[in-house]
Amino acid sequence: MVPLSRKSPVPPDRCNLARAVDQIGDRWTLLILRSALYGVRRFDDFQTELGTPRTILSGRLKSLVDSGLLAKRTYKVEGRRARPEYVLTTKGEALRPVLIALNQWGDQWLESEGQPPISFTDSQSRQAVRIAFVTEDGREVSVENMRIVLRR
Amino acid sequence: MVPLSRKSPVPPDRCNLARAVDQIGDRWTLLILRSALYGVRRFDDFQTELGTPRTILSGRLKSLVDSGLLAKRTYKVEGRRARPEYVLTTKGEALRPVLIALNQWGDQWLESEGQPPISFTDSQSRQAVRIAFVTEDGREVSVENMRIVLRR
DNA sequence: CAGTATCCGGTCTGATACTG
DNA sequence: CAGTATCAGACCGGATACTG
Repeated sequence: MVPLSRKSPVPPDRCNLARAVDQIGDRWTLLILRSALYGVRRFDDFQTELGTPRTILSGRLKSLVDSGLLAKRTYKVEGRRARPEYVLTTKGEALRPVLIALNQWGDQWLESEGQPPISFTDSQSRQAVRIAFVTEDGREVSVENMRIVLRR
Repeated sequence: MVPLSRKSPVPPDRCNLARAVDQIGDRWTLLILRSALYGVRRFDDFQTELGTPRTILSGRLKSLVDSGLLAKRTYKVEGRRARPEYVLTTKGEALRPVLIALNQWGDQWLESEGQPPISFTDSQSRQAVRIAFVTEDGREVSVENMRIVLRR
């Protein structure tokens, strides 16, 4: 357990965690990203699946495009009318490990009946996959062995 | 890239990621958890550091206690008046990897001047630590090699 | 310190409807 | 489909103040 402290080692206004929270730490934003990571791309698909009020969804999608997490593109299938779609950028795709980690936390700590409905495996070994911290050369590090390094 | 799909493979109401978002996917809640993971425990310390309106902070702390992420305890130092404090439970502590992962995402994707103010290393090898997916026996799996497994 | 009370203006939620 | 418009009620954010 971290000892009691009066203040965090990094003040929120210079903390990239706090800044990340400012950018995506919002219920609808996170749910939209969840759907996007599962391949949902269109306005009405987000709306139907999440039940987001259309006004709010419109605003959130704009913010996500502004902050570079989604790209708004036009999707054209021959013989059909062009449609807008919202696709994850590299920056948005980079959140996948974060959301998978949160999913695993939910699997473990939110009581639910039966097995979790979804899990991840290695396509080669077919073993279950979990999130972990590793050194540069790929050795696993337990949370207890992690040290905070402050720059200043 | 995940292919276009009309719907997520798991509907939000049965998805542990969506349920986790319902529980902690809120700006203040996430910021409070950030501070808590850094050892902050007292009402006014949260309030000063985050600038949360006192009314809101009060409510959020109650929710966090209700959902089992924080425990409200009484902290007694001899010769001083007893004080309430909010300490992370095991369930709350289990969110540490999630928030570290989000911190690392912020380090990489939120432009900021200079080096990130904080980073993590292995206390043994002193190497930098990053988040990764591993199999049960600790071998790293790339995101491209991960397969979704649906139960039902 | 650790809250609760109150007030105000703004945003969100939810519902419904309209348009290209 | 993909939005925008509108409206009512709830909750939030920010400020200030009061209490044990």
